Amino acid sequence: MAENQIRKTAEKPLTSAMEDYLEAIFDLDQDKKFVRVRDIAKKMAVKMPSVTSMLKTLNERNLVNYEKYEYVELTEQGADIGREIRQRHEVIRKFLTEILKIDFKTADEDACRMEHALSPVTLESLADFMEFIQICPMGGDRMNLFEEYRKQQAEKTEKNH
Amino acid sequence: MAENQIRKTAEKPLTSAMEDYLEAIFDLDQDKKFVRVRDIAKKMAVKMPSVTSMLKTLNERNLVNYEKYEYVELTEQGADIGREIRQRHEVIRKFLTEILKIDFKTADEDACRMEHALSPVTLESLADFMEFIQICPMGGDRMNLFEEYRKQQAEKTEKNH
DNA sequence: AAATTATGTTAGTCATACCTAATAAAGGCA
DNA sequence: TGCCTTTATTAGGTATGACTAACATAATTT
Repeated sequence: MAENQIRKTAEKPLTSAMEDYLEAIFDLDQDKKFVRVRDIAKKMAVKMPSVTSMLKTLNERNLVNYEKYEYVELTEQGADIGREIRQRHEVIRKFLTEILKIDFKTADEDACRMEHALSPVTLESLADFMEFIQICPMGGDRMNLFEEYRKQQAEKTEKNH
Repeated sequence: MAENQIRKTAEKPLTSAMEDYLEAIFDLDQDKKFVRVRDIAKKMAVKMPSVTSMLKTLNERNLVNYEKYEYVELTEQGADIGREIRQRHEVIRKFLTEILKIDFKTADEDACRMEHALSPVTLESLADFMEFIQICPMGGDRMNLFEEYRKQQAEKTEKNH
């Protein structure tokens, strides 16, 4: 069962932009029945021609099935990548909100950039860390201490203003 | 004392590439007496013409003092930014090596990408977190537990291969 | 000082990824 | 059915940041 032959064929690596599009399409695919250019454009905060253009690229790379004026579908390979990026995003955001206490919006935006920056080993370690924390939590006390510490820091920063 | 007027003048934001160059120049400036195109090129793993071209851009933005065939100098503003990026880099790398137990080389590479991805609040929180850990360490036991957990995970991953 | 080597610059390309304006196709409604 | 709106595509342009090849200057050596 050679099931991890999936992403091997010595392809050029994906750009961050390509990964972002695949993630967006993967997300939309779960919410809505059909994925269209309009929706992708909205989600990515770009104009439609940018989407069309990227879809051509992704189509050539067999990551989406795309034909003019038709709904967009991820190929199996494309879905695998979209899902992976999605998971990265979630692990990172969880870390940012739960450990570093960053507000959701900022955490989400940061995660969106960080998901392309972490090497696989780092991502894996972060995922383990988050799992570990869940199983064996830092304990209420401990995190409260960190929160207090943060507040003190914030006050100091105020003064330096 | 209006000392934080420094970066305000409604400038276009810097690109990641610009930040990287400023950081590299800042570093070189500390090691060596003079910073030259050659050194920057080596450090950034690009060819010299790319450096020349970027120096022109940075010069126009008053981040370096640059004249043809002469040594490169950071302006005060440029040095501030270079230093800041450097500090970001170090905080992130420290987190990656000390908390997530990533090897130095990988951590350094990841930090290099992450330093552009974290919002100021996130960076600050991460810095606080690292300081906090130092003052009030997770305790030998705790980190050992995480390390063991990691090993177990690694074994699981092996099997899935 | 002249020749050689090392360093730096210019000119011209390429790839990525965005944009606007103009055009085309699809879908809904009178 | 034909018009009108929405959605999508094409054409063509911009900015960034890399590259190679060719040329220019600076520095070192003989």
